Amino acid sequence: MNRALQTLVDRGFIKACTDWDALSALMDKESVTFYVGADPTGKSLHIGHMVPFFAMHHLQLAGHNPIALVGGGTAMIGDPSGKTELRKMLTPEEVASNCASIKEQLGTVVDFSEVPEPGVGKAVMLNNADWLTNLNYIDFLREIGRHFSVNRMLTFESYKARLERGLSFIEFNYQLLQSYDFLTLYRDHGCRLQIGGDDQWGNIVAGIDLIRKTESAECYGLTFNLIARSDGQKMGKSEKGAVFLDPTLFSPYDFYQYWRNVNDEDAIRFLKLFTFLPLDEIAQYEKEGVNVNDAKARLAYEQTAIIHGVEEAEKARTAAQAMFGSANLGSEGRDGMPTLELEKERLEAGIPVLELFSMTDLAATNSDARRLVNGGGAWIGDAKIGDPKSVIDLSYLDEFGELLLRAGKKRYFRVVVK
RNA sequence: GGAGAGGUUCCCGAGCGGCCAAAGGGGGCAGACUGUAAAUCUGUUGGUUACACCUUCGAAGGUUCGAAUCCUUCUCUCUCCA
Repeated sequence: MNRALQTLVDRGFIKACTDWDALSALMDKESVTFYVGADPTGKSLHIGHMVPFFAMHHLQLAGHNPIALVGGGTAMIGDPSGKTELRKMLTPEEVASNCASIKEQLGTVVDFSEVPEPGVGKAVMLNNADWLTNLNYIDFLREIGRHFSVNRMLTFESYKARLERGLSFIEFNYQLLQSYDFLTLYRDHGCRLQIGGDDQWGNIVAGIDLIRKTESAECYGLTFNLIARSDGQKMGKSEKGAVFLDPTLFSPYDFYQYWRNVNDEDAIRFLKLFTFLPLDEIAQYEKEGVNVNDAKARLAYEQTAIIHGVEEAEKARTAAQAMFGSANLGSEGRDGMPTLELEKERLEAGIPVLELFSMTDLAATNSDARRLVNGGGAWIGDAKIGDPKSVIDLSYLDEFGELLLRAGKKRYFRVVVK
């Protein structure tokens, strides 16, 4: 099998391919242009969206040319695949602004530079709004719509599920538009391969069929396993909500912690999928007697470095080591921690604990803080706060002149007095 | 267009005149146990100047001493028929 293809198989990406032999042969022969679609439904991607783009990274390194297609046009519609409800429609302005931030985020794993390194594929980003928004309805039906059989579409799992609950006509069109995307990319950019999540299988196959009918050309599809955590939780969801890539929505420290806390069974699998470490290096962590926690720490570091940069990864790691390791909470460990600044006068006058905690992310409201204190989970430095009426003043400052608030064992917040 | 069913707290889902800030489950948070894991057990889960008060049961009115519960209008969703 083709080397690049084999890499994806070995790292655990692949679920299915429309034609292994033909695709492998094609990739051996030439640089293949391929694409992945991303829907700009939010202002930030979360890690669950990233799987196809990590795969894109590997293929790009092998010399194939990625197209990251932002669905500025299709986002106006909504894909019924995998959804149980009609998703809300976005305004054109929202879509445009989302597209811009998504491009930036994808830059962390895909190299969009004008002149890539020798041997590395050339990547571009396109937006299907460019060809979808001005489509003429009648022309579209005559050229594209006639190739689609409703009977066939209804047999697709993604539509079947929705028929139970109701499926609007607008969503029913999604497959046609995505197929048209593939056709357009084939015509204008010579794109031969579409990759995507397993939920996209139906849409990808439909696109391949359309190209075969209209252009008499053979294109290919490759789908990835939907990555789920071993506890059944959806990837990218955490108690804090979705694990967004945008540091203002999900801090690099929390991001690091998310990976540091994955289940034992997921550690190796995720190292293969979500880092660029060579497989033989990952294999070291699978050996007998190796502490799983080392693998998790490596995973957290590598993943944070990819998304947020080496500097943030270092900070998050140092902070984590300081807090959970044997080392005392040195000042250098605190940089990566979420921080709040507080005027010295306010502390001098004394602040009720509940108010102090609710000012941080540790508690949402005073009531929330009260529950935390009553439950015995509220700490300042080494002192457990057991009385909700406690007032915090200068005497609580530690040797660094700061307050280190803690909720439970894992959630820290640093208060700097100025 | 016609007939019916329904919109309850983060989610699912009970409640159908006062004992309802609203059962139960899920999820979340905290405690115990641990390895910053999983599983398990316990507590907690609208807000506040907290043994009380305030705001919540699709929206707006109304009936009642008293409404998530009854009436009216509006709105949205689903099912069946055309």
